[in-house]
Amino acid sequence: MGILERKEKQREEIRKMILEASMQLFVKEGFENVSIRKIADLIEYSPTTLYIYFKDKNEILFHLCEMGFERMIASNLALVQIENPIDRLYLLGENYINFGLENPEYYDLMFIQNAPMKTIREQNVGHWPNGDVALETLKHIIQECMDKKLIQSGDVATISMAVWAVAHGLVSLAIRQRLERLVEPDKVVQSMHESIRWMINTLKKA
Amino acid sequence: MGILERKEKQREEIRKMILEASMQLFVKEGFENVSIRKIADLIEYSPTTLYIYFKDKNEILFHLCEMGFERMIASNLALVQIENPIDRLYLLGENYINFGLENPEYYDLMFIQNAPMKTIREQNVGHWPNGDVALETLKHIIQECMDKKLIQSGDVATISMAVWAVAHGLVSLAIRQRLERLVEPDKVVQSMHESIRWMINTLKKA
DNA sequence: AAATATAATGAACAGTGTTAATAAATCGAA
DNA sequence: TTCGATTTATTAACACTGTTCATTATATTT
Repeated sequence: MGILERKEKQREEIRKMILEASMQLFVKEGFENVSIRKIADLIEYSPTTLYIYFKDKNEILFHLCEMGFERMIASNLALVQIENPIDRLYLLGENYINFGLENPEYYDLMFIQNAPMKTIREQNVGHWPNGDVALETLKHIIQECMDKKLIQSGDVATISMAVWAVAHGLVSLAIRQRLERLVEPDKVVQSMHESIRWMINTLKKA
Repeated sequence: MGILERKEKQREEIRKMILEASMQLFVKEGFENVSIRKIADLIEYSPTTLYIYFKDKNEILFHLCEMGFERMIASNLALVQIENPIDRLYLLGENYINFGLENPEYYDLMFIQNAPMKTIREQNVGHWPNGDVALETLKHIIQECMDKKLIQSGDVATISMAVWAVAHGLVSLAIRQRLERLVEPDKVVQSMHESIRWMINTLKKA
């Protein structure tokens, strides 16, 4: 059986090579410049070889997306040290906005592009490993706030959705240059943080 | 001088032809299927001719985008008949969500894609005709609510931004299939409307 | 060593936006 | 009206894109 194992390991290694090359292109040249041919060039394989290891480009993008979520989850490590769930919620929102503004290409892949979701629907049978983890984090904090009667009670999913919507709305409008038409460019970031804080504030009072 | 006028009219007519063909492709085959060559085929011109009438594809998409805003503005005609600005705000939010869900391709172009904004930055010297009209509508209603002390007072732009962010967050997550991971698919639309109503409610109380 | 399974590739398909060079049509002035 | 200049349209090409098929090379099993 050792031989099959080794083959599987080799296979996994080449998959990793492909993903690392994709990642390199992604961070250095941006989302638009990740192409099958450029990845192949970088690892010195022919473009067709990539199709032995991945079904299509969407699957590669899906994995880049998952790595984006890993980064985001890592940026939230400090959360566990905060005992008050409301304060945790504030920091989560702040981190979310900062992550989006600092990693617009990742954010794009994670929350805007269709490609990764196509792979989830076609292959992963509906499972979204890291994405679901991130959403669980939000729901869990909201639940804890509700349990401790720090915010109004209600359907956890619905309230999580509203909070997420504000954060995502702000970030996605910002990175697509839509917010500048409403607020002076140099005040956009500050206004975004105010908005999200205001949102959580009203959850408390209501 | 009449001769220059006629030429200008002819020029404008071909521009219209191009845009109408683009529109036809756009509504029938979707955003992804609007290509220079397909447009050219439809009007029976060569692809290069389009570059005499438009700088690039972005400029064509920009005009499709503007037409999307016209549709959206048209869907808000009923607003003027509502005297209470808060009720007008409720309807505006409802309309916004319905428009996004019913015209995801337009919505994409208007609020998600980069292409139209590139044209605005490169050519229109920062002016966004219909887009700005739509934003003014929102700001005007918020202002009126504040004047009549129906909602908390504050910076109009900032509060408008927050309201817009919720609405856009909901719609864009929905049309990119992200909301289904948080709320059961058949409850997504209802939850969206609840969220936006809730948002406006809190503006009242606060 | 021969047969089989796996891995890798070259060439090609069918498209994309865009540009430079060239041909056709139209217009203004001599 | 003819000549030269300008505008308009086209052909061909560049440099890409994702993806597939038939073929070759490599490695494993019988």
